[in-house]
Amino acid sequence: MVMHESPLTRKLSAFVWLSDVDLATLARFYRRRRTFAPGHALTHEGQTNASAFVLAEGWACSYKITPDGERQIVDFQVPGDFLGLRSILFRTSDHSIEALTRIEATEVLASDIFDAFGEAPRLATAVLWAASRDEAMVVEHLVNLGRRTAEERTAHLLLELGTRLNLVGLADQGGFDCPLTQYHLADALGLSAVHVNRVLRHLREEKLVTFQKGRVVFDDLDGLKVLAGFDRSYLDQEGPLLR
Amino acid sequence: MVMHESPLTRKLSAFVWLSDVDLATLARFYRRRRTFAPGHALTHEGQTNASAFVLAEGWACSYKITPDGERQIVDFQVPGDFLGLRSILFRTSDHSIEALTRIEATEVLASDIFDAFGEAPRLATAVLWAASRDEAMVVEHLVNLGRRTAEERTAHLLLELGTRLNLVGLADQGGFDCPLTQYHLADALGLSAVHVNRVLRHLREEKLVTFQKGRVVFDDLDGLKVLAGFDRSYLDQEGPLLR
DNA sequence: CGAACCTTTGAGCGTCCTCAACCTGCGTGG
DNA sequence: CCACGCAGGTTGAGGACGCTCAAAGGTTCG
Repeated sequence: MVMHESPLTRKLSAFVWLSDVDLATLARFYRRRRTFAPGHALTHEGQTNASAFVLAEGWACSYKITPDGERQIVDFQVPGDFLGLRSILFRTSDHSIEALTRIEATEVLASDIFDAFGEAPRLATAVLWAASRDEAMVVEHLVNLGRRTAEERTAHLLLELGTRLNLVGLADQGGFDCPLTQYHLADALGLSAVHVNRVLRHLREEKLVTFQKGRVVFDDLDGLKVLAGFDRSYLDQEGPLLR
Repeated sequence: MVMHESPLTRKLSAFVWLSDVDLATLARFYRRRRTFAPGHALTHEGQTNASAFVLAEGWACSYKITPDGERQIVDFQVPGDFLGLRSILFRTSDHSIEALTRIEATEVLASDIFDAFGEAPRLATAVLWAASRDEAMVVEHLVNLGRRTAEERTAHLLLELGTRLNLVGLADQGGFDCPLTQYHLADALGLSAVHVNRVLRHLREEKLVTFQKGRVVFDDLDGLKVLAGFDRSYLDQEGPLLR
């Protein structure tokens, strides 16, 4: 049965094998495909009853602002990722989400999720798995900030993005197109933009990675992995869990 | 109906109002209450088919080790918290969990969770909510490491612990008993133990908090909150969501 | 009473920050 | 078509924050 596959279906069936009933339940959702311009705020901290999305095209990021106005980017989202899954269950969202490029996304209402749980319990497992994987990425970012130097951190982030994009066919061994600015990297890595610039220069001089003009090129992928201490296992989905 | 309430029941009904069917389903689990000694590793990175626990007594922590041997503590767990919920769905656990004190916990098998989803869909919502709240804490820790100074960070962690313990009746405005060493704080805060010591001294001299001999005393709770930029909303559960 | 663990303090240093300036490419409007 | 504004990138200089190394005091427990 190769009917039109939505991003949500693709996302969840990577985790759990879905029956026809599961698929039919899912098919009733994702009718709401929407487009947003770069810079558009899909969700902002404190917003009530935010809905979630599955990103089909483009890049987004989620972030929090501290009381003294500093921004910490929690994660970047690329096609296939959930946007705002975490706050779908909160009365008020604890973070903001912003489109970095023009994006296309299908909306998922909280009620869609609850209804699906009632009708197709496997979907509950799949959604919990998706949430767990998102959390695993945040945890790895925490390790990055807490226990790695600026260079290791930067290398690690670029490797993570490359790996994640590779899983959805948007990157290869050579590199990937990347719409991020050095300010974005700085806010994700807990560094200043000036220092990010110096780190990128050094990584380039060491012939490890080159990030210029919207493209990341892996000059020495293995060397970069060693430098970053990169272990991709936290990103792996390893095929469906439940048969 | 005041039957014997398990930690798991208490945990989940804080999130979602549970029917008798839900409660009965839950009651079939949590038969396995277990005790572990301080230092016992409940889960280690790479372990397969780890089970989860709900902590009833004592303190634990979850952490990851980088390839070059540095430890980053992701979160501390106090009574009422899940242990290892995230990796219950992964074939191999992405983090380690260790008892910091003697602990008591009830085991929750992955199959318990899946079965419960089938029989009582509300439980799926409750578990997803619990996972989301855990993630919200990790996210706040990320902000802490990325965008706060050593003093703000330390203050923020102590305030978070105080607030969480207060929710389960183990802390008041004055402070709480705390089994952590300065090494634990250092590994959670991305600092060296030496620097943690200096920061604690300074916070004590400024008459904001005192952390000595296993007890945290809030000398100036409001002042501390201002310093840390502490906003407890990411911790609030705001009562049951679904009726 | 020794050993292990934790805390405390000092000295010197390196990473990363802030401030500041200048450059580039690009879109807009006169 | 050029002038301008603006966002992003680049580089330098100086300084602060937090690190490492080192040593000594305190507690607890066998």
